[in-house]
Amino acid sequence: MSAPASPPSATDRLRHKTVSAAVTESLRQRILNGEFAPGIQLRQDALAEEFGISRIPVREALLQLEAQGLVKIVPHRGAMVTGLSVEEVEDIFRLREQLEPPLLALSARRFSEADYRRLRSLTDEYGAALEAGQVDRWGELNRSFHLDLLRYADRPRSLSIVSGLLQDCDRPTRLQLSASGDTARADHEHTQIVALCEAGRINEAADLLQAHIAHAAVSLVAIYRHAHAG
Amino acid sequence: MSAPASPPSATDRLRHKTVSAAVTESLRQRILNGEFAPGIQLRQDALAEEFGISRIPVREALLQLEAQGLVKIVPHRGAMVTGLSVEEVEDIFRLREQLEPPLLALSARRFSEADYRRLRSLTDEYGAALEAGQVDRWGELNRSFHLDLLRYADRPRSLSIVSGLLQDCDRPTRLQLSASGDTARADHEHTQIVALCEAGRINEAADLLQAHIAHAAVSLVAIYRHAHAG
DNA sequence: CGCATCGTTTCTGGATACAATCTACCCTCG
DNA sequence: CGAGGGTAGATTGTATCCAGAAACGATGCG
Repeated sequence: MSAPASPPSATDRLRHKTVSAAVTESLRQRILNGEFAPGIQLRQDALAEEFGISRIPVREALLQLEAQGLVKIVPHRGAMVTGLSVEEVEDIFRLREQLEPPLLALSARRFSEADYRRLRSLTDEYGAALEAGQVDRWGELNRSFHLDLLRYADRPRSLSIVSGLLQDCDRPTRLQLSASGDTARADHEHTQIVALCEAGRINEAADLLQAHIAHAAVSLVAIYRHAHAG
Repeated sequence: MSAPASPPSATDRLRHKTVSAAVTESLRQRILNGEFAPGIQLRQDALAEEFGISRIPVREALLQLEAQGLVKIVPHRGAMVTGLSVEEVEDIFRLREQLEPPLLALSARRFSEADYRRLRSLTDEYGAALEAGQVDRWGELNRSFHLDLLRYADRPRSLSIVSGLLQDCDRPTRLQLSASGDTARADHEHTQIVALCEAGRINEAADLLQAHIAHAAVSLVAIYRHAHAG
């Protein structure tokens, strides 16, 4: 009866049937892209007019974004785009380090050949997006890759949490991608992780995944701290 | 029609800041209390009429509840109260076992005397609520206790996640409380954890916390599985 | 007798209109 | 000249109304 909690992006794409969902997705992208910077106030009327719709779907979209932690709504005062403090970013990466490797160990042994094909195709796209400088594609691809790695762990709640963590990594990481060139390593590590799984060296793959997240963390926190200092 | 006239807590709590928030809270309580069982459909019109308000605040409340995982909204079909599968419950408790003890280790050394007083008062209330059979008070108290234990861990995202896990434990655990008598142990363990922290034996406290969660898990999963079989 | 199709009904999604609340500016008073 | 209060404008919250999708039932056809 109760379906395993699938990551929000999966279900959202299927139901672009309502205006609400479409607005939610659009606003989400624009916040992640940095078009709406943290601290900015989102006014319902302006957004409604821009989309050519009424305020009702806008309000519902803002509510969903608040649930995802992207905006903060205070009654009678409107919605403000939230930002992540350095402490929150560090916490998010620590959680990923703690949660993802054990889940990979559970999931890896159940990969089929088709799964490996998909993972390799994701790393390929990933590399291509990097070269092309498509920063917005990157977040989506990285999230898909990591979630696909954990797909068969059979821990619905854990996956839902990791999915949320990955989404929140997206914004700060795009900052990193624009500023730093430390992304070739990430791409290489992704490829290596898949290879280790396919070779049956699952523990090594899990260890590398942890190191991979740790690498991203130190590199990103440094840049993030720098950006927040200025 | 099928709506049993008016439960006492229907319209009386409507003097929050916004009607939306009041309805959200009211519905949340009624779902956690089991008044709205998993699987049943919540119709906007009926709820709006029962509260004596329009459908708009009801819709927004349902959206927030969906974000909290308490209902599932399918476009053009309405909102259904969700239930937790046995797998999800097991996953939730495993996550708590994994997350809470390290956070306690971080938090415990920063407890002040006032914090210990508050924790002891919570365990006292906890025991009193158990004796009085106040199943609904229990969830709130248990959640407060566990979150207070972790309060100074300085991991904002981790705490937010644990808070969500504790809320989702609430419903299944109320089931356990009604069925089982294995709650005196929980109360004793709470007291012990506080005592160990106060004695500076923080690692032991963290270990006991993990065991405490594990105990609750096995006891609850057994009952939950039994209930779902019938 | 079974099945497909069409109409009716019911419910949700969205638009428009109105009320309540907050913010900012200005005026008055000390 | 500064502080406090009040009013006007802007913005959000809620109600009412309309449109469109899904569920149900009836009816006609194979």
